[in-house]
Amino acid sequence: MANYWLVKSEPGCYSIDTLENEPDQITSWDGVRNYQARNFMRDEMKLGDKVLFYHSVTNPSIVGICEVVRESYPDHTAWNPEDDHFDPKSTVDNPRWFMVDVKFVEKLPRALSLKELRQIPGLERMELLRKGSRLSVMPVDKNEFDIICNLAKEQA
DNA sequence: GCCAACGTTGGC
DNA sequence: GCCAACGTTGGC
Repeated sequence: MANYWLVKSEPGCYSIDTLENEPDQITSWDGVRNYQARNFMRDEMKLGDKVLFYHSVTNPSIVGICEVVRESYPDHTAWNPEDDHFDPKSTVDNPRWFMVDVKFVEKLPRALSLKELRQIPGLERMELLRKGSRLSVMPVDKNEFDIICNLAKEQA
């Protein structure tokens, strides 16, 4: 039974187009430095899980879908002093941060803005729409996922 | 650019 | 273990 997720990224940093244009359309979801988000990736994201791709900050909207193609493994960027997400407390023997690999599935027929999503019955309880929500990896209900996919097909 | 909300850090 | 200070996220 597949689970459903949502990941956030600032498009200026890494966008759905960046993912689509990767050589194999796969990327490691590295750089997450929040324990709750890490726990979802480390403990719960499974092969084949579907993931909504959300652009934050610039035109905040859900723009596409990807899927988990590799389950959690240590985020090696935490070990690299040159990396922006370097964390000296994470070691090879005792890694603190984890990531999964995701693969591009599709862009939605049209992007769904935050503003629009807030008005959709059935999405009221989405973590994404909670005031002050800052989680960058979060679970999504199957119902919510279906509503979003159907909505994107309407008025495409 | 502003600022509310949130997570983390560190003194005590 | 509490909590003030601080840094970051992210909508607007």
